[in-house]
Amino acid sequence: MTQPARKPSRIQIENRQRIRDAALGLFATYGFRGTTLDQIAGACGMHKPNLIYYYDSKEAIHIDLLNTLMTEWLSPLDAMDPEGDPLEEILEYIRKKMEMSRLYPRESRLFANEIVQGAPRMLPHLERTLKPLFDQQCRIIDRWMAEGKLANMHPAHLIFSIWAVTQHYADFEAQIAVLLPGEDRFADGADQFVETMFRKLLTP
Amino acid sequence: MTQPARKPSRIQIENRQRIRDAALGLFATYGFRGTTLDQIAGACGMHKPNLIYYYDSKEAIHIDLLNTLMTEWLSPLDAMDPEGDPLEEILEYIRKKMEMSRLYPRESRLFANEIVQGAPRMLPHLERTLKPLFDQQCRIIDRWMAEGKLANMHPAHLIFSIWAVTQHYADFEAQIAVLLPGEDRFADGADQFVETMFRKLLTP
DNA sequence: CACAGATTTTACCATTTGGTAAAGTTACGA
DNA sequence: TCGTAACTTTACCAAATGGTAAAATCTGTG
Repeated sequence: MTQPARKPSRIQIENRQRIRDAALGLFATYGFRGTTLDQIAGACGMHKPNLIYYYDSKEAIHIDLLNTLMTEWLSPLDAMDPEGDPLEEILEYIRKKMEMSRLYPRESRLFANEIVQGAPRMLPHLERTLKPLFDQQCRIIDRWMAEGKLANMHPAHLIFSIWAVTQHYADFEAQIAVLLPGEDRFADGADQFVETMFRKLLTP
Repeated sequence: MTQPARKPSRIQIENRQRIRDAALGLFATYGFRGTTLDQIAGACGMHKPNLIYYYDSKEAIHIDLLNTLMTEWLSPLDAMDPEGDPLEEILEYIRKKMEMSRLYPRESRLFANEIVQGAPRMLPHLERTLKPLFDQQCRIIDRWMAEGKLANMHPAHLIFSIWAVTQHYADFEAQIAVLLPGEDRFADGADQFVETMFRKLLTP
């Protein structure tokens, strides 16, 4: 796809990483069309043609970021253990999602941008990778509910609500900063609120 | 700001509306920078200079949309009655928010785009208009909780969770369409799930 | 060290884009 | 119905943008 395709050199590995890091923040904030190659180049201290040396095009950078994101983003969902304690498994998943919003808000916003815009580059990925995993987790949750270990509800909407609430802290950070000024949005009350909320919801 | 400033003619009112309607869908999907004047012109069957005849610039269209949005968006929050039944007041607010996600997904995504990108054009608006209203509603909810009429929790995070869950159905529609294909996301289970969720959460 | 390949820089280029100038057309009140 | 102001269209333009060509420089290995 990009360049020689042989074993990447040390410099290649470093510079591709620098490019991705700079592009992540910019794409997350300004979107794909709203970000220019010059901006990315400036943010990582390179010249524009140098970016094209490492990535065939602006779109190639974006796609690389989305691909990386997709696997990282899904891993906590994958980690839910059907044999574990239902309530704890789901709460642990929620904690991981909150941690991701805290540690990786750029990734969250990159994803949000892509989905809000109709997922033009990610739809196939969502269908091939996310959908099967999602269905599988829904079945697990359904079984837990049938066994009376969780309150009864539509598992898909439960997952949506978890995503919505946890990602909101990263995606709408600008709004939250205005409404809860000064406070640390996470250390303060968010984690505790979210945990309490879903514990109460899920307890039969 | 824009044009003669006298009483707008019939044609002005109609054409400005056509422009706003076209621009709303495009800005919501592609973001401000990702939308071109030619696209807007094409979408409303006008020529590019004609847009500039009605709006001084692309940014003026965007700002007009955000201003309109801001007041419409906040009105349901404003409608919460301190003297009403607490649980019913909040649930009614949630129902209105769900209805807005169903009827006005473009507006929801326009707002989401703006906030995800750090609210560059809306920050003052958020501080002057949203913040006071938000604080006021938080105090009302706080009082309800102190009176034992609602379960105790952080009112700000409660409101965030309401926004997150309800707007998610509009903002992440592309993802939901993949995960719940065929079904009508709203008529089906969403409204009922959300209502049940918050009823359980809020009941003392 | 030498040198071949990898990397970086400078100078460009074609297209797109927001916006303007000005001529042409239409609507509407006197 | 006539004239003027409102509106629309055509032809442009300068800047920004994604990307290329090729010269210059650096790096690692024999």
